[in-house]
Amino acid sequence: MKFKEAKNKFVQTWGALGSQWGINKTMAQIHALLMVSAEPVSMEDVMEELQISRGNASMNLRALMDWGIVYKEYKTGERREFFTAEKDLDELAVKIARERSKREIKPALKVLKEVSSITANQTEEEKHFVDQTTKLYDFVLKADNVLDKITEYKDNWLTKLVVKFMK
Amino acid sequence: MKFKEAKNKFVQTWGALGSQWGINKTMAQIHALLMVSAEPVSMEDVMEELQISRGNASMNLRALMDWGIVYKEYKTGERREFFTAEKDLDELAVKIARERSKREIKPALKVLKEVSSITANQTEEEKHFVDQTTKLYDFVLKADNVLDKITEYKDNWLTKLVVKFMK
DNA sequence: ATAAACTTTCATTTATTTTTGAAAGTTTAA
DNA sequence: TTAAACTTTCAAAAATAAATGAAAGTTTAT
Repeated sequence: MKFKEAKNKFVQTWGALGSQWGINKTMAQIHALLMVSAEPVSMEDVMEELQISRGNASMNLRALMDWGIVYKEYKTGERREFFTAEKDLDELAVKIARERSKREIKPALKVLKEVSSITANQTEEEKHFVDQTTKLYDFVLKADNVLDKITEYKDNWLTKLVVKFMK
Repeated sequence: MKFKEAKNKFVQTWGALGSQWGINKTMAQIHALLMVSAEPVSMEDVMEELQISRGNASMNLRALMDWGIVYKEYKTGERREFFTAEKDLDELAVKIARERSKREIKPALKVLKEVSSITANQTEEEKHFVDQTTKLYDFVLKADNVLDKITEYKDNWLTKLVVKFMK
């Protein structure tokens, strides 16, 4: 396989993966492109390589920066902006985990707490509802706490997890 | 909050969450509904409660069964089919993790292996590509293995993880 | 101040995903 | 068998999400 072909395949695959994870295809593709680029990339280059419009590039780069996994860079003497992706994978995973916890898990926990707190009257139906949502709340809370703890390690958290867990 | 309201809120929230995870809204809503139902639920009831068409209900129930997190049940003397969700949360999480590993991680690993195996010629660009995709392959492989190990525990894997990790 | 170089915004268009509903298929009982 | 009770399928319609591109906005150099 030639380099260009490999690069394209990687970008496409990463993009397809993104859309199964609630991230839009272009956003994931841009991220893939930046991750395998040795040098910072301009918006013009992103548009060119992925064949997308200026607006699309701009909006998705912004979204990636909001996630904290893509950075703007300025080159001295250059007017335009360049972009690089977080390339450290431990760091990348930690940022994604934290962001998703904040955006999705925390709000879900709030709702679970609310709905599991209704006073169940005598019906089996209501008792089961309260029981099940309470279990769900406990489970998700525990999982979120584990995630917190794991990501606190930052460097090499995955390796540390392997070591701890395989014992 | 009244029971009906709480139930509805739960179903809606779970549905919204689903769509951020690449699962369609209705599928997640059906799952939510079944999870908090004490008794097996007929397709008619699913249609009625979620206000969806017969075709939609049928297709999404099928998809949930393909994931192995919803089961068909037959009541003696009843012609129609009833459905229940996996209610054990450890088991549910394990099934989801395994299915996603199979559907998403494994194929991605295959591609990563492929693209990281090109012979990089002298350019910095190509060397960086091979280096980065190799790191990615190693990382994802390690993560997938940890997931495997964790889900082997099945019962109480989360609790066991907490215990192991907090030490 | 002015203009060139560049980025962002957002109404509109385009593409993708989901839903519908009626026809076809299946199972069971008589 | 036949027909009633139920489920599945799938082409078409509807809903949703993403992309475009031109105008508006911003920054920098002169």
